[in-house]
Formats: sequence, structure tokens, C-alpha cells
Amino acid sequence: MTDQQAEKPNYKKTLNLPKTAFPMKANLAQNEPQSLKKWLASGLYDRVRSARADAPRFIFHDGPPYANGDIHVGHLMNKVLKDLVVRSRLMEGEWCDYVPGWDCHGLPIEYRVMTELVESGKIAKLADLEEDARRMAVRRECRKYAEKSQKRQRTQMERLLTFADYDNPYLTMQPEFEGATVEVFADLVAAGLVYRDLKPVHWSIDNETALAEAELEYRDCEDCSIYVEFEAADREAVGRVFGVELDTTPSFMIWTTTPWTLVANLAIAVHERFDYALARIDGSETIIASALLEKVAAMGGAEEIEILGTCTGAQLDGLRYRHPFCDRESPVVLADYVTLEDGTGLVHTAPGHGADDYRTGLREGLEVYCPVLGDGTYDETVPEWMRGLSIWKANPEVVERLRESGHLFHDHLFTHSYPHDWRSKTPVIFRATEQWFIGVDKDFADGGSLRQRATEAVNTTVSFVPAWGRNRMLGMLESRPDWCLSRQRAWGLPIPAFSRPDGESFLTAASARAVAEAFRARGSDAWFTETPKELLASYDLASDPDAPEGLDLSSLTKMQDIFDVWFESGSSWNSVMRERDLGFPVDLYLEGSDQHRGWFQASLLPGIGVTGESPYRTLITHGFMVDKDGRKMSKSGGNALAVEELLKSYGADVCRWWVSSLAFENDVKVDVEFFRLAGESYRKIRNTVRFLLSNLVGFEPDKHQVALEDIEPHTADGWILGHAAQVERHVREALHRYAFREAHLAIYDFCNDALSATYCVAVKDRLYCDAEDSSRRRACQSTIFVLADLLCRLLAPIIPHTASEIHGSLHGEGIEVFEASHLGLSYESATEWPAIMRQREGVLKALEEAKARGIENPLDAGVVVPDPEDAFAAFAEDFADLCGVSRARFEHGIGEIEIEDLREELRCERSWKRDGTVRARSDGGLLSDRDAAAIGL
RNA sequence: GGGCCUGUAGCUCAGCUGGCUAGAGCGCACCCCUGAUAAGGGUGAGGUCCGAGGUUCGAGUCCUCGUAGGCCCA
Repeated sequence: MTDQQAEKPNYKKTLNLPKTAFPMKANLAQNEPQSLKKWLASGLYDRVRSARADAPRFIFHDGPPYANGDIHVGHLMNKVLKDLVVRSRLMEGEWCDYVPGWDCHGLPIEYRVMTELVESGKIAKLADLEEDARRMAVRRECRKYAEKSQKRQRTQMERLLTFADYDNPYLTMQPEFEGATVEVFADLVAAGLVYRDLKPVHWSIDNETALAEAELEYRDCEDCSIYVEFEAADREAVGRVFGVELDTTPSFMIWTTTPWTLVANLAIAVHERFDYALARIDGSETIIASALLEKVAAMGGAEEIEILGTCTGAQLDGLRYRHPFCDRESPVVLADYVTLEDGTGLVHTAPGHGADDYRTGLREGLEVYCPVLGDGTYDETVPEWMRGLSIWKANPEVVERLRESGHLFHDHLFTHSYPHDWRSKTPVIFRATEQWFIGVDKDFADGGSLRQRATEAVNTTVSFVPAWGRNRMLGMLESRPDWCLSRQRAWGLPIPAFSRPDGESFLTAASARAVAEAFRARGSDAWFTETPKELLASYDLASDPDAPEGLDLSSLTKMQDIFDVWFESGSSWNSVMRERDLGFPVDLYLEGSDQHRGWFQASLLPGIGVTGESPYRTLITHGFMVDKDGRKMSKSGGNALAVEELLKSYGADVCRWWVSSLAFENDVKVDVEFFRLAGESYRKIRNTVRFLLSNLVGFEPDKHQVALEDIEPHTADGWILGHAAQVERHVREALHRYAFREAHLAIYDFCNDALSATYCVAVKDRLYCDAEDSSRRRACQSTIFVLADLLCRLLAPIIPHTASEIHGSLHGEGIEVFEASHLGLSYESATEWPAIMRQREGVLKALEEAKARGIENPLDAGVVVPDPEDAFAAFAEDFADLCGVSRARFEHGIGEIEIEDLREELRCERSWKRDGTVRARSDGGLLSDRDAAAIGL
């Protein structure tokens, strides 16, 4: 027994079996940081940049994430999508700067810092400081926090293998950025677009300060809810609308929970599509939304209700009414925020005391009337009985007055959630204060408003991916109000405005430029540490045509507003792209679809205002992360995925492979499960490449490479090369138009179908069994070398670490794949291949059926395939391998595929084929002619 | 409440300007290989195209109204 076995030749040793150091297991979490280190150490970014100094440039501009907290899956997708663009361009031989940015100023950081100061008790020390010193103390803490967050996020983003210039990022708190941003502002001032006006903000009476959204907390609060009747000014006009004759004057019934604001009432808002009724309620005529009539009447204890007529809100538009206790008339206007949930369907409107009211007032040209002072008392413009009264004391007073004068229909106490100052825990009011604005409807000297010009640009010079972005943007441009630029906070870029002794503000283009110069040199902290004179050192009053007459610079004091952070990031096309000479206008901005209102619009308006053109040529938007059921990801809920964990479990390349597979224009479902699936698909690619690499043992390109033109178009090599050339063109073209998913699928299908399931299986026989140096085997290895090289480059933009691994395996460690470009493979395979591959489908089905006859292994079969045109004979040899059978022939005389049972024929002990040439050889083994020759028998 | 978008096999998605028995991959089931082996290959079963109306000779595709979800605004 043992002897017999020893006698049997061991043919396995004579085969050229695959061998490679390229591991099946990627170990990405361990190995990617090594790659990263290697690239950083060798200065890859700079190396590629200088090598591409004269190459065509693609101008990309990174939008700044907020420097706060760890990056989340949304950042992961955003940054990787950007990197796909950048690396795609590199692989096309172009250069594309990726200068990463961070948004550093703003409330979220200031709020956090303030909370920490309060909790640590340090806040008490600040209280004694002067205003500027106090703000500087806060700013120093905020800067520290922003720097820390930025560094943290930088590391996390680098870990995603993004090819960006992390050593030279832009931060909105950098002096040059600040200076360049104020210069944008100066240009807008020069264009006459900037003005100062009243606008309602959340106001804390206790602290006498404006509050931002994040400084509010909502608490339950008991308030007086009142239904008030405002007499119509023109009885007949109302009668005409409702088509009735009226003997008495009807009223408009409004509802409010803030009686103290009634004194500032300047309009009543109705919804144009709602129905309104003119009703006689217990003898008096009242106008109220039809849907609410019964409910309100019942609340007021009414006994008799008679509807005299109805109309739509649109018909009420323009009617006028008399204020119940002030001597004035005001209009009925339309507003789309009117609802039928509460109240009467007619909304009390006080433009100085509500955000909605304010917008409506702006549109209707109403005064922003705010008779309430910072300490919560009324000023001199109100009726005498209210003057000097605190608004909280005024509330019951107002109700009583209305009751006495017969204007009160009903009142009751009720509990609702109402905003409070988070520090003093006192209720907050809406109060109009002076703010800076950019006017979107102000005409330029040469005609046209910002709104018109921006709309024009969006319609003509900007392309949108996906295309519906244009509509969305246009809709937002159409309805947006003037841009309120100012905020009353410490952590931001100061608005370079001064006030004069008479209370007027001083701000001209030239004075703003002088401050910009100071910021550029010494940072915006200068605003808090320097005098107006120092800040305006480079300002020449005499040569400023816009300077007000008789201005005395030494009498100026600094105003305390800072810019809306969106103005800072919205100026980055200047503060980064023009400032650093990176290119303008920019070819591409790529962000989440929320940025249609955010950064895209914040960039478009200043861009148009200053340069006359859109700062970007193409806008790409991606959707948002939702959970696996399509629901919003909640920050507090458990469905948020930690990027760090994903990187640890799957690695950056798998995460990137996942990103490239997404239909990113829509919302993206995210769940660990999807990363696991991406990992499996990644392994499929990796194993396929590994198979290719492992069959290049002993293949030295210099010595053995067969030129492409010498590879026969009718062989399996010819087939795959033609296929590969097509795939390369497709993938490059898809990447070019940002169809990453399409590129991903094309690569995957090529690896999975064309290579793994078809080509690789087919050529195993010749790779393993042909003589090592046979021309057929060398041609196959040459093909494999080209395929691996081609795939490596196609994969480079998506999975850079793996591509680098493959490239190293093929070409050694000297040069990185990112310094190279695509192969540009050109090869035409035989035109018969599509027809032949269709025949292969048929053969595979027939083989499956043949299993029932006992032919379970395809090598036990031969196939005969119809060839009516006698066109396929040359393909027979490779066709057999492509079907996995022992032999194949084409015959023109038959109608359908025939499977031959070869089980009775001898089987080659080396190749396991039954090709008809198998016989006993001198070494005692059964071998086919090819195999005998291969081992020199 | 308004604007924009999405809803096709268990899952992720293709289906362009209306015209084949609605496609692919994954997963699943069954089978093969054991010389890519914590790999590889074959075959197959899966769909009231969110719902209801309408236009049309014909609708997954166009229109209207719903419904569920997302972004932005209010």
C-alpha cells in the first residue's frame, strides 16, 4: 500500500501553483495607519502637487464643518465623496487642491465654553471685568476649544485616508481669513447693499440682552389667553366682501397670549385659502375663520350664532380696522403661517415682537414698532396709562381695559411651553433691536438686485447634481428675506462698525477695509484690545468720499456686534480660494442638501455682490443619514454609529467602498449591517486581485511580457482584455460625472463576473499545467499583469490603501499609484465573443441538466455547440476552458447544445482533463499530451 | 402649514424622452470543486413597481389626490 503510493508520481509538485505574499486578510485597521504614516513621511501630497505643477487643474473647495465634537457618519460620507472627486482627478493626471476647512466661530462653542465657566465657577471672576476684557476672556477659552476640536477632527478625517493638505487647513478664526472676510463685507458696503435696521430677537429682560436659540429653555408657564375684537374701519367695504348690507360695524376677532404686545399691533394676518365667516354672535357681527366659529363662540358662552356670509382670506386682504386703544388704523394682510389649530384664524401681528410678524411686516412695508425698552417697560409712544409700566404688569391691565371698552370677547388662563432665559430662568420676550442686514432687493448702481442676479446665475452658470437642486435653490432665493448679519455675542468676527456720540453708526467701505487690515495683521481680537484709533490706523478720513461730514474719529466707540458665522464661511471663496490663489471661480462645491440654504446661498450672495458671478460652477449635494428604517438619526438615541468603531471593525477602505456604493443623492440608510456587507464585497475584490497577483510568480515583466498586439483576440486573454478596456472607459467616465456608484458597480461586476466567475476559472488550467515558460502561459500572465495594474488604478480613488498595496506588489515600493494615472488600455477583442458567451450560458444550463444523468463534474463532460456559420472553430480550445469542460467543438450541422459523457475516457492525473490524448506515460502515470510535454516526457 | 425630494424582489439599487414575459448584485435554497481554500464555481426560487383615481391603444414611467419618510422654511 505504502509502496504503491510512493510509486505514483506526485504531479502536484510539477504544477505552477499560485503563490503570493499579498494576504487574503486585509487587516485594514492595523495596516492603514502604516500606509498613512508612510505617505505622510514621504510628503506624498506635496510630491504629487509639485509633479503636477503644470497639469490641468480642477478647482475644488471644501466646505468647513463646525469645529465641535467627533466626526459622525455624515462627515464620513461627505469627506469621502470629496476625496473620490479629488483622487479621480489625480488619476486622470490632473491636479486638484484639497484644502480642508473648519468653521470655528459661533454659538455652539461659546455656549459650551460658557457652560464650563459657569460649572467651574470661573464665571464669577469675569463678572468684574470690563466689557472688552470679559469678551476677550471668553474668546480665549473659545479659541482653545476650537483648536482642540479642529485637531481632533483633523486626525479623524486623515484616518479616512482623504488626500488633503492637513498641514495648511483654513480656519475661519485665522487672521488672514478674518481680514479677507471683512474685505468681502467692505465690498458689499461699497456696493450699497448693507444697512442697519430693527429686527425682533429673543430678549432677556432680566439680563437686558439678546439671546440666541441655544440659550433658551422651554418651560411650562401660565398665561392669559384672550380673544379680542378689532372694529373694521370701513363697514361698507366689509359688506361688499361678504355680499351683505350692514347696519352696524363688524369686528375682526383675533387671539393672543401676549396682551402686552397688543399696543404694538400693526396688522391682522389671514390665510388666503381659508374660509372666513361674517357671523352674528349674540347680536354683534364678527369675522372669524369658518372652521373655528363654533369652537370660539362656545368658548365665549355665545347662545345665538347666525352666519351672514362667507369669503376667503384672499378677499379680506387689504381691509382695514381700528386699534382698540390706540388711535390708528391698520390693514388685514395675508400670511401662510396662519393655522386653524388654535385661535380664530386671524393672527394679531406686531412686527416688533415676533419673527413671523416681522417678516410679514417687512413684506407689507409696516413699521417695526417696538415700544418696549430693554428693561421691559414701555416707552413714551404708548397711550398714557401704559407709559413706564412693565409689560408683565401691563398684561392684566390691558385685559381689563379691553373688557371695559367692550373689545374683549373671552379670556381664560392656560398653560403652555414658553421660552425662558436659561440663566435667569425668567420668561423671554421678542423685542426689535437694531441689526445689520444685506438687502437682497436693493438695486446695484448698474441695475438689478442681489436676488435677481443670484437667480440669474443659478439659472445660467451653475450646474446641479442632482438636477432638482436648481429648483430648490431658486425657490429659496425667491422667498428669502434680507440677510440679518449681526449677532450679539463674543465668539465671532466683529462687524467693523463704530458709533458716534449722536448715536449714529459709522461704517464705510474704506473704514471697513482699514479694520480688515488690522484683523489681517493682528487677528480679530484686536477689536477687543485696541482703541478705535488703532483699529483705523490705516484709514484716511480725508480721502473717504463716504465719510459723514464733521466726523471726529477720536469720538468713536466700537459697536459690539459680530457677524453671522454663515457670512464667514460664505466668504471662503475669497478668504481661501482667492486669498491663497487656489483658483476662482471654483469648479465644485459638494455638501449636504441642507446647504442649499446654508453655505451655498451664503456663498452665492456675497460672491455675486462682490464679483458679479457665482463662486461655484457645479453644486453636488448628498442626502442625510437615516437609520435602517429610514428614520432620522437621533443624536441622543442609540442609533448613532461611532466612526471610530467603524474604522476599528472594518477599516477606512471598507467604509470608503461603502460610500462609493451609495445612491448619495437620496437619503442614505446606515447601519452596521451595511458595513459588514461592504466588507464582504470588498473581500471579493481583494480575493480576485489576490488570485491575479498570485499567478504572477516567476513573471518578470521585462523578460516575459507579451505585447498586447501579440495577444490573440480569439483567446480568453483577448476576450478579457477587450472587456477590461471597456470597463476602464466606463469607470473613468462615470467617475468624471460623479456617478461613483456606477463606477463601483462596474468595478465590482468586472471582478465578480468577468474575472472571478469567468476568466480566472478558465485560465487556471493553462496557468497551473502548461509548461512554465510556454507562450500560452506567458501571454496569460501578461494579460493578468495588465488586468491587475488596470484594476489597481481604477480602485485607487476608492480604496487607496488597498490600491497602494496592489501597486506595491506589482511595481515595488518606489512609486505610489497616486503619482501615476490610468492605464488607458486599448484592445479590441474578436467580434464573435458576445455570441460565443451566449453559447456559454447555454452550455452551463445544459451541464446543470446533465447532473441528473450523473455527469456531476464538468470535467467529465465535453460539449458540442451549434455553429451554423462555421465561424467559431478557432475559439474551441479556450471555449472548453471557459465552460470548465474537458473539450469542446463547434459543428454547423446540429441544432442545439450537446453534452458528451466522457466518464469512460481516461483522465489525466495531472490536469484532471479527459481531452482524448490521455495515455500511460514512461513514468507510469496517465497523462495528456500537453501535460506529458510540460514535465518533459 | 409651505417648498424640494424619496418610496420597484428579504436587503441595496437599475429601469433615459410612456411600448418585450419589470432587471442586477447581495442574501436564500439546491448542487459542484477541494490545485484562489476562514477561498472558488453552477443552477434556481423570490415583485398588487406605496395607495386611490385619471390621461392613453398601452402607465413602474405622465397628471391629480392621498400615505409614509427626509431636508429646508414657518
